[in-house]
Amino acid sequence: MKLSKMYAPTLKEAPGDAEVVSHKLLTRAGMIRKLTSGIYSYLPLGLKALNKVADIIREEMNRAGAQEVLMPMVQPGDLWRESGRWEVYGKELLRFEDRHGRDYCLGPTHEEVITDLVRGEVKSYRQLPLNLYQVQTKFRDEIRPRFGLMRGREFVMKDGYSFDRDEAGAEASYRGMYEAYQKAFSRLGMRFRAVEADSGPIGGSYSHEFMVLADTGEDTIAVCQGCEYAANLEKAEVKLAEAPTPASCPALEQVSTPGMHTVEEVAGFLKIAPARIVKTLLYMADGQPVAALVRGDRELNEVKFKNLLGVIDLTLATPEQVQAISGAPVGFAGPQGLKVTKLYADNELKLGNDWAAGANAADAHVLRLDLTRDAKLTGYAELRTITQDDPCPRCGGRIAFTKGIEVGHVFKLGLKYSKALNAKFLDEAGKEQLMVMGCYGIGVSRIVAACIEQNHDADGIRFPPPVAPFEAAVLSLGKAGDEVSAKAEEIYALLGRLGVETVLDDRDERPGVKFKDADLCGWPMQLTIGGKGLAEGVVEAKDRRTGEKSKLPLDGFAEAFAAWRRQVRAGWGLED
RNA sequence: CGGGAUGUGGCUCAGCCUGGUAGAGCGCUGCGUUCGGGACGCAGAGACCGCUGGUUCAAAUCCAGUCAUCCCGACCA
Repeated sequence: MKLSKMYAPTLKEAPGDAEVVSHKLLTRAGMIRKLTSGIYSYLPLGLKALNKVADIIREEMNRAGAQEVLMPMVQPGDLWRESGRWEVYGKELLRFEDRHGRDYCLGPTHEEVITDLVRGEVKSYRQLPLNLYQVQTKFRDEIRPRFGLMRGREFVMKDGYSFDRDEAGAEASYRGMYEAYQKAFSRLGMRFRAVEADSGPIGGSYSHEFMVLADTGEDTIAVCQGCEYAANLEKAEVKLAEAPTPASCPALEQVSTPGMHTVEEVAGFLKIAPARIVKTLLYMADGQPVAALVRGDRELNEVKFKNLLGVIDLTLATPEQVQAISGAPVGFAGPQGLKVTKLYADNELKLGNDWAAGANAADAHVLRLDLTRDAKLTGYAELRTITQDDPCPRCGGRIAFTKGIEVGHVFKLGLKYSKALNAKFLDEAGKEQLMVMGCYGIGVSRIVAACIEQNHDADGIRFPPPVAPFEAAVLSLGKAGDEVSAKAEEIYALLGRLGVETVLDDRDERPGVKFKDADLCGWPMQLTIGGKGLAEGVVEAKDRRTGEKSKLPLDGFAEAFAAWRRQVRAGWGLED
């Protein structure tokens, strides 16, 4: 492709509303333009990068035995009512009516549609297993879209679904997808990590997220330094320390703590460690008041709590609700005599006694709290979030936190949708069985952004060769019609014959502009054709990743280029 | 939904406080000189100053409303 004919308007300055580096660079490089909040157009170069990512994913999906389909973006509300998600999904589901007043929504995901598609046709165990996927535009009306392509409302996703006759089959499908994902992300040249993740109250036994490691990631992952364990913070298990059962303590004692709301304030006022305080968190779980207790220096893990309760909606109680539940303003709740339907304490609280806590009265706390004696616990459970001081739950080694961008998620759905939508088949015995489902997503457009978050410098993008819109760029420093530009055309044509996707910068621009744009757009291999080099009988080659420059002889150029290309790709950890 | 900020040629922004001819840089067009890391000169084109209403002799500027965009939060008692 010749740059002179390409619609790829580059910008010297990033638009004022772009914050993150991938958004700025994609815009500056003329790859995307924002239409409105969280919604972007892809220009030729951006679309090319997007398609490269999608094609690699397709190849790995097909190789793993999945088949590509394409489902509608507009979905009928009735189907969502059937699965029960019309009521549950919330405002992220963009709903509207057609001219007849019938309900529709823009698909944020396709479990309903795929299950509907399969249930009508698959009636026998002979037709299973089945694995279908699509690459399609999703719409989720995000509460706050941000970070350009990283969290858009409209985005391109690869979503796949497997149908198996039993749990063992589902397990095999899951593993197949897990491996396909590993391959795809490796081939894309990204640094990533598969981590254990929360599958939600509805999911099956477990799930994994694929995280691209980058400081700008929205997720935090806990990674063991000693073993293979890695998990999303919201999922990471906490290893309980060994300790003798604590002795009981003297009776409760109320103390005045005027205006002391937070753990820090109370700890400071009473001159005790925050770890000696029991923090009482009041929530509304599907409309019912519940409470969770964690140590004052710990964080409640809402995801764990929600899963434990098995509810759909869990929100922190409002000040009014806090007053009603505890009989005191916010900041003075304690576990004694709360008006809640469930009262859970974090496992760690088993290890101590003689706690301080709110007194359920304004401006007062209690001392000498014994949870077994003074509170009616529903039970103990793991409720807190892991910290970097906790040991690895597997091997006891050191845990470190890293930031990651979630680009893929595989999880077992089990029977949830097959049950709700009645997707059944007959087994060998002629007995009706529910299909066991799995679901597998990859954020295709997010990968493009994540890739840039991970690979950039002050000059612009450093695309891994498999993601780059063009693997190589030929920068012609000549003028139209002269010897230099003729040579550039020649090299460009040669690279085409070698099967290297190449862009030729034949624009009537000064060299500086071409160098700057080449770096900005992130062409992994840059070949400069200029008078200087030609006089020496060489083409100057630059590896965008390292910035390293080398000279490839015009004599035997094809071989020299091939060797250099292998070297560049090896630097990215890529084979072939 | 709460808090904060911003809307002025295609882009980045100044002007607004203190009302009176709409500015700069980049980009764009033409001509000339340049030509290996975002060149220079000259001449140009391009603006319902987000929208609606109000105050005023007069509004980009003051007031009210509204829309849009961005940031923080929407959880730790």
